[in-house]
Amino acid sequence: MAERPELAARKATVLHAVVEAYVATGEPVGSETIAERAALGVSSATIRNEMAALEEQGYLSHPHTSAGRIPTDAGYRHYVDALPAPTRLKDAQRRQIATHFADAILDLEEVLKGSVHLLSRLTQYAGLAVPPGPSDEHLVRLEVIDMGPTLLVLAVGQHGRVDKQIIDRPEHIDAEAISGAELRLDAVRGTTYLEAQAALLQMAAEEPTGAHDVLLIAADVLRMATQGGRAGHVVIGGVANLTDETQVWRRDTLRRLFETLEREQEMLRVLQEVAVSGDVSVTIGDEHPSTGEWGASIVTAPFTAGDATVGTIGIVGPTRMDYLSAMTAVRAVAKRVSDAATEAEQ
Amino acid sequence: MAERPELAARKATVLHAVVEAYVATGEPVGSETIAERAALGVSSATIRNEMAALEEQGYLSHPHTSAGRIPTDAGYRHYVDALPAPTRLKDAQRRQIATHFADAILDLEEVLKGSVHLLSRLTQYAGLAVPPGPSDEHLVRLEVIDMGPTLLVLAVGQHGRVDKQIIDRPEHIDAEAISGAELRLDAVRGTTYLEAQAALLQMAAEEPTGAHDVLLIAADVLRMATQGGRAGHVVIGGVANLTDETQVWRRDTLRRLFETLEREQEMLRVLQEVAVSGDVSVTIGDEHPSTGEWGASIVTAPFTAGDATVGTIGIVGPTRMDYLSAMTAVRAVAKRVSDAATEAEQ
DNA sequence: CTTAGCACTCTGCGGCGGAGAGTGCCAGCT
DNA sequence: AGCTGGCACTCTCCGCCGCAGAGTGCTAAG
Repeated sequence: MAERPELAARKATVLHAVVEAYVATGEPVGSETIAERAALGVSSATIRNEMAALEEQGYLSHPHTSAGRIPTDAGYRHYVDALPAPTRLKDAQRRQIATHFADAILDLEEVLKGSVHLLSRLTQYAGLAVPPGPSDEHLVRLEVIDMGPTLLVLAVGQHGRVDKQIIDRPEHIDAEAISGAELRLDAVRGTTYLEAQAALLQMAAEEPTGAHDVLLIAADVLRMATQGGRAGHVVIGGVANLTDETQVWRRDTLRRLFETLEREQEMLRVLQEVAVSGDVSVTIGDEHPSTGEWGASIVTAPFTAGDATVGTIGIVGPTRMDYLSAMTAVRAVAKRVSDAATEAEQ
Repeated sequence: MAERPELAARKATVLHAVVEAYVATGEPVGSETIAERAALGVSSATIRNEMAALEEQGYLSHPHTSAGRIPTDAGYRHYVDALPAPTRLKDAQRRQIATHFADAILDLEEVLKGSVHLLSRLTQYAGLAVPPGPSDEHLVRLEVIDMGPTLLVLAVGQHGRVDKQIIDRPEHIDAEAISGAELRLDAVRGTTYLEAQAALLQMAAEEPTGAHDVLLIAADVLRMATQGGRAGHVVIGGVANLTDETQVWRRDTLRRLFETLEREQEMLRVLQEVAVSGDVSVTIGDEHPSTGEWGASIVTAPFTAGDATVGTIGIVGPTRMDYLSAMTAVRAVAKRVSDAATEAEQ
């Protein structure tokens, strides 16, 4: 009881052996197995005692009296925290990643799509990524295009991000008003989405002609892009892998997972909540309401452009996951994606 | 044997009753059930004879000797072909559709996303749509934007379609060359992607300066947009529904279906192959290699803008599908989408 | 503190038997 | 000729039983 935070060395060894064996086989694991596997030089009876204690402390559980042990979410957590930091990738994986990033693709969105699929192939789970938001991207173009009864507002960011919106053209806005606003729209090039938005509102105030409304419309599109419902989206790939994993998922939890995967805004929120900045982060089952509901775990890593963290990439899989190789793969791919994003930055 | 094409009236009634009962319950259906259900005024023994004949002719099958009958794919086909043409929607559905289309959305892509989800909710299967390709869309904007070490080529179609591509900037193209090409790029506005492509090549030939290469690059982007690997994509929604349908899917076929759903190009091909122009079309199981492999059926309908068919919308579900309501829903939604597309056309 | 030993508990599996559903066929009726 | 009631037959499904096997928890001894 007193040893909650720190686990006696041997207990930890036993716990980790249980996690590894269970992840590998999917079967509850017994004391005998551990006695052989982890060369501790003690008998299975001793292991049994340790296991009972570990169960007492909430790291292991028992499907029924005479079955082996299964790690709890807390057990996985302890295992993950104790994992040696960076591990080498398997050569085959290393090669796959290298090949995948062999020829530079310049559109970050494309890079992420590809990377998400790569991750899903490497890990056999489903890949996820959150692309950079527009908030601190610089505008390279901002236009209002006259399409007859409608207007198309087009904003292009420095990384090739394109936000567009079609709106009904208000009666009083004529071709003249649009071309009148053109200069003003050009003036905000090179500033960020947020700065541009402020600048446009400012200009609109000083400009009481027809161009006034055009500027307001453009500002509104920028606002929608940076915070509105369509602000962010999530790139997802390899969900087919989730239907496999023989028997691991219960049908109903799987369904809930799929439902959420389709709701981008919700998914985005979840990913923001589970990601800690810095290195790879792991969220296991009950540690977050959503992953708890799915019986799943999420492994993510931030990726950077220059020094700034601009997005997140990772995977979702069952709590019974090969965390070590998942973390290694995610870390490696995040690194490569960072390189790509940094390069695109110039 | 001689009556292959035309089925005696009573046989058809029996077949259809079997299909409906099986779709409703998911259980193999026996002669007794049909005798009660379809008020034919004959005994179950007679039904049994008919059923044996229908099995002989390949419309029904038998899980094992003493079980009821299950329709074969051919059985479903006969049922579908005999379906009375347009049926009224349930009021609840009618209302859902009306609400959904209540406020006009001007971006066709958004309309399709929403419609696909609507369809998946209405039918409990997964929704699909193929948006209009660019081939005969008119350009409203074509630009080459200087982004330092890279160039961004941007093509905007009349329906708000945006094609973009980022490429490395060849050494010899300088700011002057780009601004020099600007006029030429503006000249193709209003023509279709294909026409513009031809015009650009033409102009490039007559223009041996630096602008020459810029025009070629722009033409190439249009080519990629109209036929390249990224040409089309498929909008998908409600796949969570496919994990439900208790027990209907076998785990391995479901996996294959999911895998294909992720490969847009393949999905696109399948949809092109199963869709016949005109009204709603239904492809059942073995009628197409892909649906056969999935044990699935696809129901689609084309949607139009003005008089031209511009895209396809529909659903995928298990062969044991409520075809009548699926067809009705798809037809109704396709109609509304056509209205939206036509309106966007002006 | 460790360990050997042992009783105990639970699952998983194969075999068994009966109930139930549904068929196929036959003989008789209209 | 076609329909029907009757009936034997065939399978599946389900619960039951008993057994083998795995694994535990406890105890007593080193």
